[in-house]
Amino acid sequence: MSTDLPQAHAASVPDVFDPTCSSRHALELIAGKWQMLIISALEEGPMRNAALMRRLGDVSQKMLTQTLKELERNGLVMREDKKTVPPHVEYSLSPVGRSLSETLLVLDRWAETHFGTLDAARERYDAERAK
Amino acid sequence: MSTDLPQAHAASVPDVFDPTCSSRHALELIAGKWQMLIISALEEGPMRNAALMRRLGDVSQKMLTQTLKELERNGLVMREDKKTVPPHVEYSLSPVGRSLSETLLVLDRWAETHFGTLDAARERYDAERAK
DNA sequence: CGGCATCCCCGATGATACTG
DNA sequence: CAGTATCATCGGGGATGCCG
Repeated sequence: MSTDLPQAHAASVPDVFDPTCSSRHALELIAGKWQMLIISALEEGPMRNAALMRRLGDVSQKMLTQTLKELERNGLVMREDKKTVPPHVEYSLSPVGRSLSETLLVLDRWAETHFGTLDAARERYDAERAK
Repeated sequence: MSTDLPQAHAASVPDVFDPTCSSRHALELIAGKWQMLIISALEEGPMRNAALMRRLGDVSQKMLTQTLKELERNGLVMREDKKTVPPHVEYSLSPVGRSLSETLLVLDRWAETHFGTLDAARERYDAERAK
């Protein structure tokens, strides 16, 4: 489905390195501090606001709401308000969101696997500049 | 999946959801606006400062230098100063950096594949709130 | 050419308190 | 419980000029 949007006219091939390409925007959408974690968390199943806060550990209510709203806006996250009293809102991944979460889980595992190497490199780097 | 107990004494298992775990730090290192693009670009081979600027399209000299320095500090990027006149500095991926770039390329491809879906969802979302 | 220093703006992030 | 409002802060990021 080739949308004839007013992109660059030679943008027949999507390229994240093209600043005018929407794919760049898509990448920046998940490039924040909480986006990847939220999506990874929701991969475990639908979650409520409080559950997400607990899962992420140190996210503020404001940032959680704000990021969720932006993810919902771009169709990655679905929000279901059960309209009960007290409120009950459930967040879950959309199909597109799920297609993304698979890759992000790989990223998570990369971080959990290699963080030691990074820590060591950082210490070495800092030590060399301290003297 | 131990979702029933907190990871108090189970700190032996790296978890990006644990704010005190270094893996979280590793994830945040690449969560910026330029990190993923820079690493993806360097996956194509060693590059000089000017070449990177051209490849990324709209990064400022300041942010490029700053991000490269942080990536080098954490051992993802290697910097080779040929110490010639005029200067010639080449950046390349370290082995760990290369292990990361593989996943990031998948992410790039995801963005290039699904950005249309995101654009459509965003338009729909905004239209619904405009009226 | 690569990159550091400086000034400056603004958005991202966050702590706190309040509301339906 | 979920979300908003407010205020304060921090750092991203651009512009410019200087240096080895």
